[in-house]
Amino acid sequence: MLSAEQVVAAAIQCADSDGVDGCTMRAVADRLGVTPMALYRHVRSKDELLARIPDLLLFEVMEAAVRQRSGVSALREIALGLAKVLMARPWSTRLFEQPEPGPNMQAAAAHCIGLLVAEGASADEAFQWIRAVVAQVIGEMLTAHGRFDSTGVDLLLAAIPDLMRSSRPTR
Amino acid sequence: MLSAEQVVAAAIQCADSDGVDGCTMRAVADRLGVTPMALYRHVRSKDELLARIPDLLLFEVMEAAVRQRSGVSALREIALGLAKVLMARPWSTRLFEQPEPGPNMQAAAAHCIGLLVAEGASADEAFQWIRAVVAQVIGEMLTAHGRFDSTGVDLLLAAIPDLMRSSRPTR
DNA sequence: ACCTGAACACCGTTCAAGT
DNA sequence: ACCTGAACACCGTTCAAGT
Repeated sequence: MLSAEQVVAAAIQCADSDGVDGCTMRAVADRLGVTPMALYRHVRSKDELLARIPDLLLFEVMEAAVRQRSGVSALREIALGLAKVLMARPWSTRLFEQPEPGPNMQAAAAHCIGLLVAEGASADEAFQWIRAVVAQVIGEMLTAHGRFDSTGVDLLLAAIPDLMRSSRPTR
Repeated sequence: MLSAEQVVAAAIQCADSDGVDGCTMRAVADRLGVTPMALYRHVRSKDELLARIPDLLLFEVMEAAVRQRSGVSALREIALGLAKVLMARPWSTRLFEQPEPGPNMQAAAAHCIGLLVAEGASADEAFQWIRAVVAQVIGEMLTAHGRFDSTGVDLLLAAIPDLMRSSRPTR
């Protein structure tokens, strides 16, 4: 008896051993000892299956992020954790293009935004900063083919405290 | 009588009208009034065909970049030009993951690095900054699904002049 | 409800053959 | 040299059928 999460986990294993192109419905089914058609009971299409992978990979990143007590440190944890995930599985980078927004992504973002807002940022600003940092990491990994140069992330993280100060000039 | 560039251009047209998934060897061949096999005379594989698309799309960006006379303005031109290209053809963003480094990309980068070095940066620094800015734009487009928020690019471009000053403290 | 088997309409690519 | 036609080994997915 299969669950959707088992199917996604099997897809991750397939991609780990044969690349994302080797992650076919038939290969995933084989790994589960099941017929390809059985997958369609738990997943609408191959595209949906692939889109569900990112959130599953972010479980530990989310755990680390919600443990932080300041906005910038949560942001840093998200950036470095995501970079670590993408370095461990470079094939997954492209799947973050159209991820199914899942519980892990949402929890990490919500916690980080909450902290930044408590520190004086607007919700819009906080959202933009997360987006910018995540975009930097993904873009960096995508263009660097698996290596990670933290130049861009460092610049962004260094700039944000200043922006925060200037967005609440008096107190 | 076909040329490789014609094949790449036809592939761009296919992707424009049917998305990158509709850009099959058969569809490209049809558009050129030719058999799928004819394409293999000019292109080693479908992957190579797709990898050649980015450089062709960057022709005008390269023209604008080499016209600049300061490193940061060349960098800005690359960032905004690339963003424009990716907004016009969102399907192409993912192809920048493994681009075939072509003449346009190389000319734009070389000009920009030359300017930054003449202004006092090291070649390594200049290279890292270009990479960071390009990564930001691509990551932003990839995660924003076609819209472009310049927050990250603005932060990076604002930070670079300061870095440049500090890397040559005396004169 | 959950899974299977057979089949359909596609792919990218090879290989021998044409001119 | 350049292109074609037929064929191969795959795909994702549908549909009817089993339990």
